[in-house]
Amino acid sequence: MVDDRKLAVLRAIVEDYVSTNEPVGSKALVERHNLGVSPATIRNDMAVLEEQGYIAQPHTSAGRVPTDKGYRLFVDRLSQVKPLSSAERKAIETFLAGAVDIDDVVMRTVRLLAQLTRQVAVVQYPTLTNSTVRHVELVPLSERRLMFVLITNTGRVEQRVVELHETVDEARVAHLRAMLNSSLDGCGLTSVPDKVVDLPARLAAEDRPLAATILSVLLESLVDRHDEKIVFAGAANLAGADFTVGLRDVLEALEEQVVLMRLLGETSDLSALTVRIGSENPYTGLQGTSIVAAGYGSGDKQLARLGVLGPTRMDYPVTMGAVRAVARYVSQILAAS
Amino acid sequence: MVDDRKLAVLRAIVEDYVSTNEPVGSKALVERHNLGVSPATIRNDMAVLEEQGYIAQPHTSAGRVPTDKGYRLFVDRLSQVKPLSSAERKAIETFLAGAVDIDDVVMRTVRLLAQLTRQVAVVQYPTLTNSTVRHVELVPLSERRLMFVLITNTGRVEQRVVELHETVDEARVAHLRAMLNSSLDGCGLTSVPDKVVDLPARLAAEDRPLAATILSVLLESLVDRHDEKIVFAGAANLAGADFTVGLRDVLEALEEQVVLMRLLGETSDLSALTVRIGSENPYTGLQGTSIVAAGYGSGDKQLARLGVLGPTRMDYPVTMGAVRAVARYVSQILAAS
DNA sequence: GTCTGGCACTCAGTGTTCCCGAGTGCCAAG
DNA sequence: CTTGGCACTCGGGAACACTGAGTGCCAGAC
Repeated sequence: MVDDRKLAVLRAIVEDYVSTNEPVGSKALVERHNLGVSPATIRNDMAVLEEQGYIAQPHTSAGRVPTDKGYRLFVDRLSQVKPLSSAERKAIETFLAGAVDIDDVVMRTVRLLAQLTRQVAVVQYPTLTNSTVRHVELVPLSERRLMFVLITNTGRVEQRVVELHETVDEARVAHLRAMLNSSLDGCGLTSVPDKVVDLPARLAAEDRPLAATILSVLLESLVDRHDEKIVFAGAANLAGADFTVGLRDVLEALEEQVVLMRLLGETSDLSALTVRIGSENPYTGLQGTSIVAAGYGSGDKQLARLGVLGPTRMDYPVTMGAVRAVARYVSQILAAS
Repeated sequence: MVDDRKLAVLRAIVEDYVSTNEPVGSKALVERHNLGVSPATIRNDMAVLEEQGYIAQPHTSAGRVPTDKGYRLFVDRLSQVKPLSSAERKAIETFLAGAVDIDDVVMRTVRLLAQLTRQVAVVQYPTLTNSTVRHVELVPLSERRLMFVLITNTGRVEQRVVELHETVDEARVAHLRAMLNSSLDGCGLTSVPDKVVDLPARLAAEDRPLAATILSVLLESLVDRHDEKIVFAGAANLAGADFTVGLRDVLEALEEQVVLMRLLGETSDLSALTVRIGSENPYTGLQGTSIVAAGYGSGDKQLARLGVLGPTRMDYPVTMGAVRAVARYVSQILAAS
């Protein structure tokens, strides 16, 4: 039914279409790839492939174009992830190694990925969920205002200003700081609420309102940040590509954190590459675009995801190689810091 | 030479062209605005305006279009900044007031401005230059690694991981922290280098290498951040507008921090609106776009700038009104926090 | 049964021509 | 200085024909 040659034809169509951006006809196919058969034979194969929904023609008397289903088969069975050249690997490594803090890591990563793939790169900040508390700091700003800073083991810093209902002095702040740190140090962020719940009870009565105020801000900040931060770069790379769907929709989607979140999707397996092709992705308005994403993390825990977004007509092997490589290097960097 | 009617004609041309996006002819002008004269008279005026370089025709037998010089005259002498409606003001105020930290303020501001003007908004983070040190924190991460956190009075937090050549214990860190805070508290960031230069000398000999390492990172972080951070939003608004220059160039410029910096420009006067029209702006590749920018700051100090970027053919009075209003509200928010 | 060459057919894209109308510049009269 | 009249220009759309890449189908060869 779907014999080897037909698969070869599909592969050839995908490759040619990706590189030329024009519907590919039977004659051009036999010329560019040495398939050893005549155009007429190819035409028969194409007719079958079309009937099965792997390819389509924009109009009669035009060449064939892969459908989403065709790309899917290509990605799943006909292509191999293309590793980067050693020069590229080297470049990635040195570029990422220069990062000074977590913001810098994310910024560099997203730019790197955009440049490498010549597409739009999307990187999610390392989630707080799997992080642990490294340190809690309370800084008096004025008599009635404190800045509360939470530092995690992934190098992320959360800060909030706390408005107080009473005045505080340095001694009380120091006491509270010590209490907080001793109960929270090394504790996973998800278990922070449990840990602090009985904290006011362990304090002198006059300190309890103060502690309660601070804790409520602390808890609130943990909930707030559940909408993980996401950044993108390389929007300029969209300008060249012509989408079937409007460019505007794509740009709008990129500025919606929530949409980006869902696009990157989720996988339990850290090293797995997720590919969403055209209509497979959950967001209408992004038909005609594909997403290649991977998780990254330090050690065995997945911290977050990153990926690229581009036209369905993209070079999947190369893109997948780049995404996988960058994900790995970011994981390394984060594990080391 | 340039009498009142000619100016009225120029104003009418700008207004009509902005709203219709089509070259405006003499007949259409007298119909839409009641100028009290005939088309032929207008034609004469137009000929003069064209000769003086305020308007141009795309081709013979087409209507007139304002030139950059024409827009400039319009902005300088023919238009008044249009204040926002009170509903809009109210919306801005409540939206910005909900911000929880400095990142949030900037993020909300840029989105707000993009939505308000339906153009690309650009916001620079409050500069560190005019800030003062509120607190310095040293957090031991491991035996040989410290996290160094600098908190400014504008609510910004700089963080760096410091790799040490020796092991440290909490007591030494506490000592150093106290020293740093006592010498730097309240001190302007620009004068930090002067303040810390003699600090090692005031320490016990065995603490000097440690202090030197930390100080070098501190100083480095101050220099690094001289490239102020800039964010933008509303790129989707570019999709509709058709630029004379490629969309790609605009998007590329937006992703270049340095270019954005220069676009926002500088003014000593905090409340002044800067308008750069088309070819006036320093960056080739952004012909056909205009920038409306304003400074913002808390109190009398200018902290940074914000603005919008759009096609030269934009509604200047409205855009200027929105930029000015947002700048003022952000200033208020920052002054209060 | 599979492949191949041949052939008629389709149709997007391109180039040509033609025409229309908005808009202009100029001029002579008010 | 303003106005109506008039001839002129030229971009843009409609109509049209042509070309060529590509297809489907069929009969014959292997």
